[in-house]
Amino acid sequence: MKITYKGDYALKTILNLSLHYNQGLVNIHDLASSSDIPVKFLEQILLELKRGGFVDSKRGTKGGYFLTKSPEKITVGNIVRFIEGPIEPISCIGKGAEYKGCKDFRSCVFRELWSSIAFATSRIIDNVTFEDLARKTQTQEHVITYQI
Amino acid sequence: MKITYKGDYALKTILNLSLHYNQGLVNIHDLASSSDIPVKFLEQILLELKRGGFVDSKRGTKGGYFLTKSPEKITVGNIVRFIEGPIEPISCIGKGAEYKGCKDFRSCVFRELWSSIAFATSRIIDNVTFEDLARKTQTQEHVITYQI
DNA sequence: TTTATACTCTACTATGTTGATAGAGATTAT
DNA sequence: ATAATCTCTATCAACATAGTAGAGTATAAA
Repeated sequence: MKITYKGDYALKTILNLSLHYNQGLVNIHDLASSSDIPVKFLEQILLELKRGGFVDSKRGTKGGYFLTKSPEKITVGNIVRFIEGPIEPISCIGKGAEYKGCKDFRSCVFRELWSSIAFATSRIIDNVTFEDLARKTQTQEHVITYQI
Repeated sequence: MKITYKGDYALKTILNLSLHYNQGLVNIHDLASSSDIPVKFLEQILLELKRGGFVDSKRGTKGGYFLTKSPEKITVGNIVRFIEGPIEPISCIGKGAEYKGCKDFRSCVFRELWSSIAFATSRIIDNVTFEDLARKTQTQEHVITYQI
């Protein structure tokens, strides 16, 4: 698995919206500037996240974006899988497998290894919700405030 | 981390050479055909593995390639890191970090997650040697022989 | 009802990576 | 000598990524 800019931007944006959950809409300019994301690129990402059912939006003046569900119900894994695709390090198993390098994947001794990695990775990203991250962000900001 | 064709070919080739360890040289055509790898592509990979100190070669008639050290001293992690680079899912930390999306990486709540994934992945690939894989390959072939 | 604001959608493009292929050169066993 | 085999550099097509452009649609407020 690899996290691209697109995936990173999506995660940051969902986190940002989590910090404003139940506090009204956030417009794209605020989302973009606070995470340093090109507006027109973020547009596409938000559209995708909307189609994925993670966010919804309202048009017009005072429009903006908002989460469709509570941050505690969205995991990092949900977003990563949706934006980046399956988390396996090489796509050589199952329907839609892209990798064609194995004559007979059943006899591949590496396959088990890639599965282990996929499993371990899943366990990590599927067990962190955006509520966890939001809480952590707020704590960190608090600490920084006191330390400076 | 993502395993490319190049990385997969490198792993298969090292495994192949492990199966012939202490049994003389193996020429590139045998290596290529037994793993279904384009010869000219494998040429470059073997050259790279040679520069990495994993294999050595002998030219001329009856030339070929061979491992420079025992399969038990080479891990999957060694090859993956050498061919694919660092195993982290996103390169945002340390010197040479390619990802420039964070104003201040210290306050990034995702960073810890990526570190966990890198750590878990490392633990898996750094604990499997090519001797393990060679033994497993031989066992599997034995099983298949009896099952068919 | 007009206007400004903000989201929607499709198309396009520059850049880099990947997975090769090509061909000339160097070395060695026979 | 010569055939086999490894060495090295250059080139290339296809694809993915990251971003830009521009026209269209909906809504709040004056």
